[in-house]
Amino acid sequence: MINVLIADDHQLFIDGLKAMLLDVPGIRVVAEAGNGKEVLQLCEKTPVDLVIMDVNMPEMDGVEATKTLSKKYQDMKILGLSMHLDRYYISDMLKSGATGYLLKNTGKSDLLHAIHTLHSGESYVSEEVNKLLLNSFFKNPSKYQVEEKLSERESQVLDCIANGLTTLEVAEKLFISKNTVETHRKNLLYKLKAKNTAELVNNAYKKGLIN
Amino acid sequence: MINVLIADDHQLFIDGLKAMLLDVPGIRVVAEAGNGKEVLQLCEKTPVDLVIMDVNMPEMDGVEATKTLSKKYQDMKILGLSMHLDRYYISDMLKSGATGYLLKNTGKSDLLHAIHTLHSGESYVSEEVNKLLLNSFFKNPSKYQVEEKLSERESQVLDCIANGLTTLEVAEKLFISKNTVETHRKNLLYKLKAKNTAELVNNAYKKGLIN
DNA sequence: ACTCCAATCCCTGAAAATAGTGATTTCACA
DNA sequence: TGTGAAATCACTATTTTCAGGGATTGGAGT
Repeated sequence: MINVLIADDHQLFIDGLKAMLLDVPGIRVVAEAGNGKEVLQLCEKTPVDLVIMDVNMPEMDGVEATKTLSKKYQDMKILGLSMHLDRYYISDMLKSGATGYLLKNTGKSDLLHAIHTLHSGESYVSEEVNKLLLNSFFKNPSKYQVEEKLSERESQVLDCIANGLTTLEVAEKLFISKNTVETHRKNLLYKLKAKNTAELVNNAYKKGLIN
Repeated sequence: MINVLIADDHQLFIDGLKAMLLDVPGIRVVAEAGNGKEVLQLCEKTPVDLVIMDVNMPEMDGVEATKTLSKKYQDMKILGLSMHLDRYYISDMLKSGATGYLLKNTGKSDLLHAIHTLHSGESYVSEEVNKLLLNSFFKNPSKYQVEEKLSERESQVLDCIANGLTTLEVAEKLFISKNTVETHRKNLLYKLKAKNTAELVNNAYKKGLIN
């Protein structure tokens, strides 16, 4: 029997998965969480074999939760889940300890296959994800681990910018110099491969760095 | 027996709902669609009583599909569904002919309640949605119907801007004057209540006007 | 101990965006 | 057939962004 925890910020999605897994022999949904913090709390109380972990969640996202979980519970399997095909999140989840990754546009059979494969100790990613990983690996074996990950400060600045603050306003809000904000801004443009603020926010959304 | 069609661009979500509704007496899922066009096609072949319609879909979104459906099939009930609480989409769906609206963070019981209420001929929106509608109605009874809907041209400009094009580049791409693009830009800022480009793109995402 | 990197700060000039006005044409629809 | 909204174009002045160089500090990891 595989004890499963489902973590997603949309209750209806959880309820759907629960119903779907209810009549699958060998799988039992033992808990559900709406964010990363809840996942950690629930895992302390309940024995969980596998977590179906949405990447984008409020409070604490899937990547953070995965990092903590995989350190604490060596045997626990984590299956990453997201809406869009995004190298950044995918590789981040896998590096954090997830051994599987699916997109939400895959179907039931794929999910079941993933669950069983993960439980047997192997890893599993859906076809598109696999293709993406292979591509980026072969094209760019060195830069593969670098990625365009943002620092804490950069994330804060990005958030301010997306909310309409100008460079000066960001500087005031974060108690730093205007010049510093400009540097962060430049680095953000570089890391997210954007020409200007509009594309920056756009790309940030596509990569799930906002919301 | 209520014949239900589920429209959502995430197969896993559809599969979840299907499983959830499978053991509910009186409800039968007869079809599923990944975008608005598929909904229209399927409705021609299969008799459908109620559509669970995600607002954000590729090809043709939920609003467009709802408009067509509600004209063509007077008796068909449409239940709008989205992730975020957004007045623009909600009122748009309801004006287009949907008689119900739920957020994806509501649970199974709410969904069932909505389906049955809609089928009985009444309308149903979840509590948060109701609150939002009441608020905007009382605060702004006149502007209620106006809303910040974008024109075709404005959407094009918005799209260009989000993709990093400058005003001049947009002008060249759309074969119009720089000044015109500036006007559209100003109107976009006004309609989306944004102070600058960054907030514009941000708000556009929140409202689902992009992607 | 050394190195890398995040975070901080600085300067300049050109390019772009924004605010505040104004106007004309076209086209649907009431 | 008139009205209103969308789409088009125009000008000015100020603010903001962007690209291009720099530099220093402190901390984490090897």
